[in-house]
Amino acid sequence: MDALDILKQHNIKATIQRVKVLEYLMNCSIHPSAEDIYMHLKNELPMISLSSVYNILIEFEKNNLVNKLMTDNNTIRYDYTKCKHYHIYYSDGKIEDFEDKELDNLISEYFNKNYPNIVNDNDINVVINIKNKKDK
Amino acid sequence: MDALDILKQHNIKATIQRVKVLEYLMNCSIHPSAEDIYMHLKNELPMISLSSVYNILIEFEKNNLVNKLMTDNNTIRYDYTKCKHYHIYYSDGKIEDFEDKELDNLISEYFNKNYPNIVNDNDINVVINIKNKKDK
DNA sequence: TATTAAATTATAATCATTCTAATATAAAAA
DNA sequence: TTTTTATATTAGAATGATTATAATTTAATA
Repeated sequence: MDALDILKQHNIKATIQRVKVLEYLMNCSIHPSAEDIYMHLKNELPMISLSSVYNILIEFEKNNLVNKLMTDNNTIRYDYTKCKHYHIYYSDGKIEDFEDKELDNLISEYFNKNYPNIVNDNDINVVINIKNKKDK
Repeated sequence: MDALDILKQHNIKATIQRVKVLEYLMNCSIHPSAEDIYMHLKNELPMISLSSVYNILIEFEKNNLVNKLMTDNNTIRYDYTKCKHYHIYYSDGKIEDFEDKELDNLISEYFNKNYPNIVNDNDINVVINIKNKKDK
């Protein structure tokens, strides 16, 4: 499904800015910051403003189209919400998707058995932090 | 071991500010922000400055005495590094420790089996997010 | 007690994010 | 198609957490 359809499906008014932001989020893999998105889109959409990018991301988050990823250096990164996945955070700032159905199941089963009714699957996240060689 | 000994053991000059910050981190369970720590200590240590709290926390982090916890509302919370544990983040801002040796082992074994030499145990974190009833 | 390197402090600066109010626009109505 | 209207975008100001600066103070050693 393309960006335009996704917006319609969520009853989000389809402005060119929103379509472009969503397309970028769907197609890039860098887990961009608001600034990253702004810089990338300025080429093809020179009128876009940083405020709009922020506004759009807030709207997308309300609709569960994106997930905020909090980072050590106080900038928020955005993750397009596709199927269940985790993240690897590298000390140099890179963020990678990490998908592992077997791990999902292992953890789901463990929590269902040991903490039933307290948490559900989507509440639980696995975060992997890796130090790049050069960083201390 | 008390705060003073811990500082000495890490070769960190034992100032009254550092001792008090460390004691508070060791004894409170709220996972305070820098501001929280500053507000709490002002009573018994009126001369302390917010800058010092920040400086001290940076120093503690370098020495692995504390862990930064990144939150949704862009404030950093601090966690005293005791034995391996995870965190439950509530939507109202509360952060709770979550300790479960069986879960540690389950995850360790899984990663050692499936991703040997790529990640080690301390790289892996489990994050639990829970929405309080009142929050949307 | 004197020395000195390091820590603390008040304040200024930074920077990501949010707010504001004016303008523009998508989508529904006429 | 044109008009209408609620909503979105925009530029710029404001906010707020954190970091940097430079002067002063202090812990620990000699």
